[in-house]
Amino acid sequence: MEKEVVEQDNKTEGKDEILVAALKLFAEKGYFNTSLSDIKDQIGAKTTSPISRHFKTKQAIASELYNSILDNLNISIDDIRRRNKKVVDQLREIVDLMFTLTEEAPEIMRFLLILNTSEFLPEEKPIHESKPFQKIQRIIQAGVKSGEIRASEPPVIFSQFFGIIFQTLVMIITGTLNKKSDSYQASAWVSAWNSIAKV
Amino acid sequence: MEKEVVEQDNKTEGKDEILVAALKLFAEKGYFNTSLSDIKDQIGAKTTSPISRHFKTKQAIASELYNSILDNLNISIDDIRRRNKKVVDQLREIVDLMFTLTEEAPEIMRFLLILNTSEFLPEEKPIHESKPFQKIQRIIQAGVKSGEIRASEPPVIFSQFFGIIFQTLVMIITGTLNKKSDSYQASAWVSAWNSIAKV
DNA sequence: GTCTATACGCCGATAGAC
DNA sequence: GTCTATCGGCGTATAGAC
Repeated sequence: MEKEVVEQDNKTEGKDEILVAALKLFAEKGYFNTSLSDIKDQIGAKTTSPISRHFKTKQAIASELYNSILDNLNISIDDIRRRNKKVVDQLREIVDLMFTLTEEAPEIMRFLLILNTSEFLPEEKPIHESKPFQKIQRIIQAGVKSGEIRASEPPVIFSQFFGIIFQTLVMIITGTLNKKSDSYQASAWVSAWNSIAKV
Repeated sequence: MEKEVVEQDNKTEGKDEILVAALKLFAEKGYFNTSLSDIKDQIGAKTTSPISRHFKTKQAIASELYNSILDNLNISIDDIRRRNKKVVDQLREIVDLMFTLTEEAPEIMRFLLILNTSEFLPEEKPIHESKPFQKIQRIIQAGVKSGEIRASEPPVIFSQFFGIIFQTLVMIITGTLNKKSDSYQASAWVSAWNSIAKV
């Protein structure tokens, strides 16, 4: 059946393996503190050639990573909107998704929330202008219109709601809040929602 | 009276001039995208020698900048605590200070809120463990004890209160919220305080 | 105390052999 | 498709002259 138990199950599959390794290192040490040589070590290669085969530049790795993360987020949000009618339920599921990601794939949330992506990806849209976050803005607009959320400029609503959520997640990621992330999700949600809900 | 009107009033004074120039560039482009040569250009020197005279390494510049900013913040917070008895007034003045800084010295707030300082200053304490922010935590504790703030873990309170404030400031700095920062201060304060105030 | 010149290392990137 | 070798470039840091 198996064709030799290789050292590890490191063989994700060429390109993906590189992306996973890079994500891990970028999240740990930052983009600029990570060299192609570090990535090469991480995937257990002897040289950086396998990397150069798939990516022209180091930036291209970060770029593909960034867009891939945002794409997945975008898909998830579409799914959430499809499955939930009320704005309150949509936002609750989005928050749930982010807490889940923070626990199960903290590198992704580190990349999004802690790294300053515009510093090494200057030509990419900043996170707040990306598709998934524009969709969130639209959800908020819908909530204002339907009366679920109190009237105010959507970016202001956004800053209040996601200010609480993101800051909570950042403090979980950095270890300032050191219990399991579930412990904080409920209170963060209540507080965030109450800060924008009508009456 | 004056001893020659020099090109500009660039002559802040050697070391300070370097720090001001570095702060500006770090805030604009990030630490890693700023070379000593950039700083040299900014202060109008021909070589990096004047810089090396005052600082052994580029990191030392960032470090002194970081500690100087936190020291000043720390002093301001001491002053605020001295002048205000009630916790609500102390927090309101701290928020006021941060909005004022965002308007009058956005580089400082960029440095604190947007740059990932631990990426280039790994041996410095992260911001949330710095003296001024520890003092803020103590203010929160006092508020919980006095009954002004609802009972909960201080870091949770912190994440909710400053989550809103910081996110608002970040969106002002990055231009997502594009009116004058005063326009947003009031609503951010109300929302942040309500999210933690008792009843 | 500022400029000249230089040294050093590291990293990113490429071309060519196996 | 991976390894060898190398190239150029940049950024930091230093030593020495004015």
